[in-house]
Formats: sequence, structure tokens, C-alpha cells
Amino acid sequence: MMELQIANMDLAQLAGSGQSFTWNALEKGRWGVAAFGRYLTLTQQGDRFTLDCDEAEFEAIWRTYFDLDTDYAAIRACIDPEDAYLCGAADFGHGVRVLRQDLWEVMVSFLISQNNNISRIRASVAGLCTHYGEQRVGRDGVHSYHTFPTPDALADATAADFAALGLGYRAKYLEALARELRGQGLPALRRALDAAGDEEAVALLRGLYGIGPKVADCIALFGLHRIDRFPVDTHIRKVLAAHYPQGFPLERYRGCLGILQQYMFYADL
DNA sequence: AGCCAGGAAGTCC
DNA sequence: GGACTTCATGGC
Repeated sequence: MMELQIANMDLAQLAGSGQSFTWNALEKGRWGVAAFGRYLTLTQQGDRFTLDCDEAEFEAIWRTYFDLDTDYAAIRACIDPEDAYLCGAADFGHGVRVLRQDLWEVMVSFLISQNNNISRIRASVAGLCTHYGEQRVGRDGVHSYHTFPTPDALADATAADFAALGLGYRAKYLEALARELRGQGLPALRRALDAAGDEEAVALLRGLYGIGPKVADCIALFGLHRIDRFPVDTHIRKVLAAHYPQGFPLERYRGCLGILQQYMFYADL
């Protein structure tokens, strides 16, 4: 058990922010978070958080996962005070952060996300975990959870299997992705991505079947923490048209574009 | 019935 | 290189 004070973090906002699809609401304000093969439950009262893990696990996994070493107050302070829309969006989503999620989980989740809605993405990801993930018993010894399935765990399934979980026409993309990255495919891709700059990383991702510009940007932002990527989806396109007809000031916000994008996305949800 | 959802591939020219 | 169409599927 750990108690912490964390500024600029709100569990309900993170759970609803559409960047992770493996959070689940438990009883009375408690959230369950599965990541990196672990399962954490936590609660929040204001800026005080209670996590059911020890300090070693917190330092090994969760400090990084919740991006606690990034100063979100400083980023919000950079917002142009004349920009009423962006100030309002950042205020509304004050507890949204860019989580440092597992690369493969992000690849699969956002491959599924295209032309889809968040509730069905969540259901599809849950189906993948229960059907192909590893079942483990939680810290309380009673409740169990499923890890996110590896490429190898998915590679023998077919598009028809994935379609049965509600992936629709995206099922063939996941079939190809899992087979492409099975064995040493994923670590090899990760090495190439880690050695690449932002543009090159996005280009590498776009070389995979089913991954286009928007999904590649989401993978770079959420799976590689390339904080300057600015994914433009249907919501952001709408926001840009409504509030930035002359174009969004990308250069002004170089260095934190992805975080501002999350404020804008969450405000539009 | 048609439109929308964290879009991308295929198919024209 | 663009512009247009197709792709599953459920909710509104």
C-alpha cells in the first residue's frame, strides 16, 4: 500500500480519455489498471492517491506508467493566455496525462481504434485479453485478471477469430500484425523505432498493414512517448475547423504538442 | 434511413 | 499525387 500526492492527475479523466482501454471501474471510486503484466488498483481524494502496491513495484512500473516525472503544470503554463479555447480545454482536462503504455498494447489498441468508437474498442481489447492473454490472480488472492496477449499469443489466431470479438474489417489487420511481429519481430521493430527520429518512426509504423498516419501518430505518442506527435482524428479535425481556421500554432507549442492534443481531444469527447 | 465512431486500403484518373 | 469508394458494426 502506498499513499502519494500527485498534481494534475485525475483517475476518472484518465479512464475516460481514450488512450488506454484496459482501465476498469471497480467499487466506490476505485480503478483497476492492467499494464506491463501487473494489475494495480487505486483511489483518489483530491491530489492524494492510494495505490495497492509496494514501493519497489511503484518505482519499477507505476511511476513511469503515470508519467509522474513530467511537469504538467509547466506545460499548461506555456499555453497562450489569449487562447481562450485551449485554456478552457486544458482546464477542463486538468487531470489528463500522457500515460507511458506498453508499445505492443498501444499498437493493437489503436489499430482497432480506426473508424470505431471507444466503448467497442474497450470491449474488443477486453475480448483479446480474456481469450488470448494470460490469466493471473490479483494481489487479494481472489480476483483474477488477464495480461495483454503477446504477438505470439495472437499469431495463430485468424481474422475470423478476431472478427468474432467485434473487430469487424480490422480483424485482417490484426492477423497480419501479429504474424509480422511474432518471435523476434516485435523486439526488432522496437530497436528500429528507438533508433529513429519522430518522422522516421512514424514512417516505419506506417509500413505495417492497417497503420496509417493517424494510428502511427497515436502509437508514437502513447507507445513511444514521442510527445511532439499531434494525431488528427475526427474530433481534432472538428476542433481545428471550429477554433483554428487559420491553423493550429504547431511551432509555438513544439515540445508538448501531444499533451495539448490530449486536452483538446478530451474536451471534445 | 442515414450518420457517426480516435481511418486506412483500394481504385480510379 | 489527390479524390472517391469500400470496409464491419452498433448506437443514436
